[in-house]
Amino acid sequence: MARRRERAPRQADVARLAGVSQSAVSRVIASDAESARIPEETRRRILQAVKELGYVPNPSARSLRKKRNKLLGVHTFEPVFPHARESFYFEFLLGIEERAEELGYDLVLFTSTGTSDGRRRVYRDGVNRLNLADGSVLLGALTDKNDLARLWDEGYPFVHIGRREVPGAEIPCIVPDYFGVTGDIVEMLARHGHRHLTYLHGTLGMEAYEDRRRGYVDAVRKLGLEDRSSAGSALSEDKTSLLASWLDELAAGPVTAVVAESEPLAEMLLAGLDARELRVPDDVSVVVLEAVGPEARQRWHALHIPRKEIGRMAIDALVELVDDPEGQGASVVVPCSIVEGATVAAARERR
Amino acid sequence: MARRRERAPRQADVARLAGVSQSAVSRVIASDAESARIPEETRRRILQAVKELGYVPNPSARSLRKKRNKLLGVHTFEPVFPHARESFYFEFLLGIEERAEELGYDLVLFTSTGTSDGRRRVYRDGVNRLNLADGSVLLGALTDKNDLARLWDEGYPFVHIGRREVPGAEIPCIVPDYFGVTGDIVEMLARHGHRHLTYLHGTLGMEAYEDRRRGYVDAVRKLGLEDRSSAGSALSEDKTSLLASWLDELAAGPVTAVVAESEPLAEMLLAGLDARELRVPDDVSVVVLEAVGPEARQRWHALHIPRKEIGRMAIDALVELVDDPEGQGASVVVPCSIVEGATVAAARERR
DNA sequence: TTGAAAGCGCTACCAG
DNA sequence: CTGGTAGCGCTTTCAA
Repeated sequence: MARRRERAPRQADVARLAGVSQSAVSRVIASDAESARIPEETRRRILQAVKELGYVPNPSARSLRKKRNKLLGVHTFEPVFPHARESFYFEFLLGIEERAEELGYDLVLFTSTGTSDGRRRVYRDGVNRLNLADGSVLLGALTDKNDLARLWDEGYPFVHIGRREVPGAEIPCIVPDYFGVTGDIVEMLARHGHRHLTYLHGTLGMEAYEDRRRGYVDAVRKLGLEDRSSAGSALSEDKTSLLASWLDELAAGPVTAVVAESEPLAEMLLAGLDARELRVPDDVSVVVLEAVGPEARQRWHALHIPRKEIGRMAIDALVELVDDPEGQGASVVVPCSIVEGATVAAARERR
Repeated sequence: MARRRERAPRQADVARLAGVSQSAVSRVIASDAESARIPEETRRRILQAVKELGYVPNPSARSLRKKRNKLLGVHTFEPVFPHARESFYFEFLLGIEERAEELGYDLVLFTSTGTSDGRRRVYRDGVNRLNLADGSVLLGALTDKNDLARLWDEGYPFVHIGRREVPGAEIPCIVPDYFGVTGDIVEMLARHGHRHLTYLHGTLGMEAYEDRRRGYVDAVRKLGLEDRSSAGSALSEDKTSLLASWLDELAAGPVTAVVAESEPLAEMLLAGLDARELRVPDDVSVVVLEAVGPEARQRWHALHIPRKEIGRMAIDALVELVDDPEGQGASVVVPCSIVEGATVAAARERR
């Protein structure tokens, strides 16, 4: 029976066995193929010794020297790792993993950074674990902007999925073209004859919400439509339903199409309309901006974010950043599309 | 606007700024809390400098010294990473990730090792990437036993999910108690009055299959039942259906219950029985040993593997191995259960 | 209590 | 073409 080795062999051991210097070993091991001008004979002797000893390079030592790991990090600001298959983020990860594999990188899931408060910080006891990887992809709704600023300040290569503005820093982001596609949605609605629209939102604040809102407002104006959105939120206090007043106004008014920020909101809308004997899409058309589950695909007219593709692009952008010492790392905007569901129909006069 | 730093600060920089020696810095930074006997004053000065410079320790250097990374690897022998949500392996990963996070470890997904032939090897050009992590969890049906042997031989800490026998090595495995639960299944069938059973399998060979098969055979014998399994495979040449001869024999014979190795096999069985006007479970009861999707839960009587729990246990076992220098790392057997579906009923005489 | 110094295993530079 | 050598940034004796 084989005996387990007590200590991993080092280049020095190989060198001794092969009767060459350690640096010769290094050159044979590390240099790309034939580029190292080493006589075939020496080369063979070294390789032979390597095999005999079962030598494998020590990655830590290597990266200490070369400052490269072939390791890319993934950090989510919420504790939603593979966890939630239904998660908004899952598909991004698929793309990330796929592309990383294609490019020969391994992935580090930074999961250790979880804190008790349900958020994840990059810095823990002042230690930035991310440094372990050559660069990282960050994502999550609860992005900590201080972390982002600090990371950027350190010159650590990273990209963020989703737009994040941090004063004094230029965060390279991979961002869905919310502005554009929301405009497309409004236009599509206009083509269906809708002239009076309203925008149903939860809490505004994040950049993504802003982009969508701007796209909506902009298109409505450009197309000469009428926006009947109310100023405040339509959500009830407990956030489980929509305000009766809001729904009543919708039921009474001229609005024939609603652009809903999220699926839950749209769901509440449906319930509210139902109670008022209004049907979707016959009486009111609905488009959802953030639908997640696969079963949502058939149901709602919705904004489709090419998540997997975005994950892939994040890796591409990151690798570029990692490879290019001086690169600035511009943000990239990714086009989105509209998926057809069963919630948009031609506008019809209501009484 | 903040300027990005060109070079990350090192302990030497901190030391200079604080007016102390580098080793003092190291002691303050690395030593667990108060254990380093350092005057409060000095300590504060150092911490102050750390903050000012935004110093963060370099993980590679650290692990080169300490030979510890707080990094655990995951290596799948097939290219099925988060990829397949429906994958048999997905749930294991959930548990692995969860437990690793709890223990403060980060995870490395070894995705870079993919080869063109669709298999993943641990060693690529003789380099063992796994060394990057303190230890690794391996899984996958296509386990390469040479890799396993070599890894074990090197003394690299790892555990394998699923039993794997390698001559000359004692691979620490986390294994579902297939033997036991298959016995339970047979017993359950017996309680329902079934006396004549058959075992429907694909290609035998892997350890898991053996265990299940043994559990079945053993229980059948113990309970005095009759096993009508045929010697060869019941699969047709193209593997998309069952052999007509096999099905005819089943339809004719006294067998009232089938233990099917996998869901696809059970599916084919259903089709074949249907064509012969036999109903499940009225005429024939069916239990599936390897059902994956969540929708399978309601449908089949099946063997349930607590995958997530196994993932967690794998991490526990691995960490133990990593922590204990001399540990042997025994295998652990995890109990499985039977989930009730709609495919088992009391045995009924057929004509 | 603190600092000097010796490496961890590797790569890369510079002589020969 | 090859070997010696100087570190990468950190931890850890060992003396002072």
